[in-house]
Amino acid sequence: MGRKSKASLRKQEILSHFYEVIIEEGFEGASIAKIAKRMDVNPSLLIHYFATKDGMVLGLIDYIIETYSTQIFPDFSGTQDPSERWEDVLDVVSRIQWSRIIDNSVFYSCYTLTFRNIEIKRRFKDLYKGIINTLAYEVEYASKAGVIEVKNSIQAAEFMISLIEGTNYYQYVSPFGMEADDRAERTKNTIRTVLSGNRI
Amino acid sequence: MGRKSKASLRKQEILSHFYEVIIEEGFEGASIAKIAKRMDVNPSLLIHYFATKDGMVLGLIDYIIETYSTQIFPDFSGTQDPSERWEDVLDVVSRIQWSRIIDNSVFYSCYTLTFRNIEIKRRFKDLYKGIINTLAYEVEYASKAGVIEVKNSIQAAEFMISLIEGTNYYQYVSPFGMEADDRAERTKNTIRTVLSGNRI
Amino acid sequence: MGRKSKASLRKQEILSHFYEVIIEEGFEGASIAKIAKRMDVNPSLLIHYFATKDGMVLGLIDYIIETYSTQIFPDFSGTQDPSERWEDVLDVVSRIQWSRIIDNSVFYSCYTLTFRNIEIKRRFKDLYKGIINTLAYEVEYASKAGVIEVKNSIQAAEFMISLIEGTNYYQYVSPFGMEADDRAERTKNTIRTVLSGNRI
Amino acid sequence: MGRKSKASLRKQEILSHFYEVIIEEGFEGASIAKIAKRMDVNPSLLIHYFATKDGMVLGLIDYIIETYSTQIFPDFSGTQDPSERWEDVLDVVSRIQWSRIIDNSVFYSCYTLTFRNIEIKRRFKDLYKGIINTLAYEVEYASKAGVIEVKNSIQAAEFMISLIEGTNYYQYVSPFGMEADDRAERTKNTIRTVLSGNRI
DNA sequence: GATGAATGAGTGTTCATTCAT
DNA sequence: GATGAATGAACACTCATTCAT
Repeated sequence: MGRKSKASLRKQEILSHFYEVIIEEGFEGASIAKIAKRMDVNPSLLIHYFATKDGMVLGLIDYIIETYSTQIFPDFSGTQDPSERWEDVLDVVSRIQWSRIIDNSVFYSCYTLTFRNIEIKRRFKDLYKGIINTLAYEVEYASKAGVIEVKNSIQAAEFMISLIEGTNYYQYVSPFGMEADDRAERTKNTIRTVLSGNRI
Repeated sequence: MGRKSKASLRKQEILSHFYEVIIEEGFEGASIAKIAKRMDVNPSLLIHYFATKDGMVLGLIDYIIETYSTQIFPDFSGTQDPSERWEDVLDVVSRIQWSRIIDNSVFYSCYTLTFRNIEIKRRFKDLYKGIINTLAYEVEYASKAGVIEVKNSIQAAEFMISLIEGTNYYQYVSPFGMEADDRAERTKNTIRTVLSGNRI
Repeated sequence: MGRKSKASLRKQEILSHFYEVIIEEGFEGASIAKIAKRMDVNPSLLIHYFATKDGMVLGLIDYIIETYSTQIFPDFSGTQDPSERWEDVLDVVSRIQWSRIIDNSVFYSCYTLTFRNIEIKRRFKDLYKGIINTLAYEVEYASKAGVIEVKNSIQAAEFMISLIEGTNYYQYVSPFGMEADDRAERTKNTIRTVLSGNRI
Repeated sequence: MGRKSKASLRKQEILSHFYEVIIEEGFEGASIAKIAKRMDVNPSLLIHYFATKDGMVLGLIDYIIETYSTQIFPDFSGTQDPSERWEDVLDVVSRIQWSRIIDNSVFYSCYTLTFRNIEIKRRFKDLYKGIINTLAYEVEYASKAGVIEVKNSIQAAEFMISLIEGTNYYQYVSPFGMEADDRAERTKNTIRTVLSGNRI
């Protein structure tokens, strides 16, 4: 009895349109009306699924974080040789900035919400917890095999994340135009330096 | 020179109230009406001085960047001993995150505008150009005195900025609570490591 | 007779929830969605049973008037002594205000609809026709027995209703706080005075 | 400096249009948009003057109560002869119902708000306090001159108000059509009866 | 220099209702 | 009998802005 629920599909559809509108019009420019128009649907339908706009924003954050955390890292366990595997990690990590699955303007807009919404902050923390854990695991793996020399894998992971996010942040406002590949190479070298000689 | 015009003072007053409202209500929440209310002044007065809200935003960016760039670095030239002087630089730099003169939520909101407004992007680039130059100068100074070993001072400065901005970014979403002093110490050590042995 | 249909039960259930919502949120605040939420049921179900909201309102009026007219008077015929019986009538009548079975805010909201909906007005007239008849009958009964002296029983009944409804109306906006019992006693005395000496 | 304030005129204008719309469309039907349309003015202008709709409603209540309380009674002090003066009072009082300056549907709608808004309730109480005082004064005046015989003038005034309001209430739902003059005559007689022989 | 009147587009949200399932 | 999808009009209210004074 009742009609077949297409809630989760519709929600997903709404969220991805929300995401697109943010890219085109900015976060504050993304109104329910505009999203609905783009979907060729009545605005109240969005309310029907998310009750409030805040709910929609939270849904978007979840969507983004889900996407981000599932796609950021490939499966490194396929590579057996520890040295090769560590190089894979470095490659992926140093290229996060321009392979970012989520549009940077959207991502930073969401990050900004962190300061005013503890629920969103919590979700971001969860995201980075996962990232740190994955990274720390790979550090330990490489360290045990003697590829790198690291005392504290968590601390090493935090250093990596900070450097990468900082590089990403900086590249958009850097006065020096630069090839993405070159910047990635630099980042890799810096990481290699720091994670050698048991410095961390 | 000469004394500031009344108009310029009024503008300054408006901008600082704008700034406060952003802190309390977020960037999107900072409407002309709210700022005017807080100033106990008529909304049209703000328009009178800035013509449009976009103009006001641009004014705010200038205000923020001006504040930021003039207050971020003290005058290092007072310290003669190169080693001491470099330590001063490291101290200041590693503590940027929590000594940030501009509220972080406001700063990141402005940074986000960078993606949609090339004028704002240009100003951010100018800001970082100045920062990079100052830093590169200090790197060179310390390098010449043998305190550190660096080949490319610009590249070194960019590394420092990236790490610091990244650390600042990360600390708000880090799953691990941590003393600001400890984090600063870590950052300093990492910089020392990287800027030794002519690695950069 | 026979057992009530399920539909009729459901309707009753909806109406009583409607009634409750009006008490809590006011007449204008009582939307289909809120009623449905309170019933933990889908809004379209209410439409399914009443077709339109106007229909629901009409149903509520019927429900209220039905309740009101069946419960307002007990069966006076049990008391044989005319003097006692008249006292019973006076007791009941003078206490209508605070024994009102229907919440006063709801009742007055419905009364107000009278001005804009002739169908609702008709039902109110029917309600008062019944009340007047009952009262006139009792007046006549008491009058014949010499307990009171009245020429026109209908007119007497109308006077009673007017005084009682007016007292009820007034008590909510009276600047003088007053015991309900005292007000009832006053009302009774006034009625006794007026319905003596063949004045009406 | 600044523009000439026409706030009080505009507010009055808005209120009287509000009043008209209520008469035509009912209280719940009187939306800001409809009032604005009738005034041929932008809806936000109404908000400009009253900030919220609640504020507008409160303004309307004040307007109605002000109108009501200043126009309900003429100046009786012109008539010297106590007997004539008392007759004047009775005439006015018994005709309140159909000389009501304020439309009854609007008045009852406002009365209904009394149950959900204590501020409005307070204003109604103030209104009736004034009415009671005026009436009690006249009762005392007539009583001292021997025109009527009354012990408690306040109680007498409350009786009069209750009867009149009740008669007004009842006439709209009475099953018996009746000439307004006849009903007024009845009311007068009833009051005369009750306020004689020191019964109250 | 500053105010207040006024606008018009836009906000998120609620409303009663329809219809397919 | 009941649900959930979907609509479209309406709601109160906020927005940046213009203009007369």
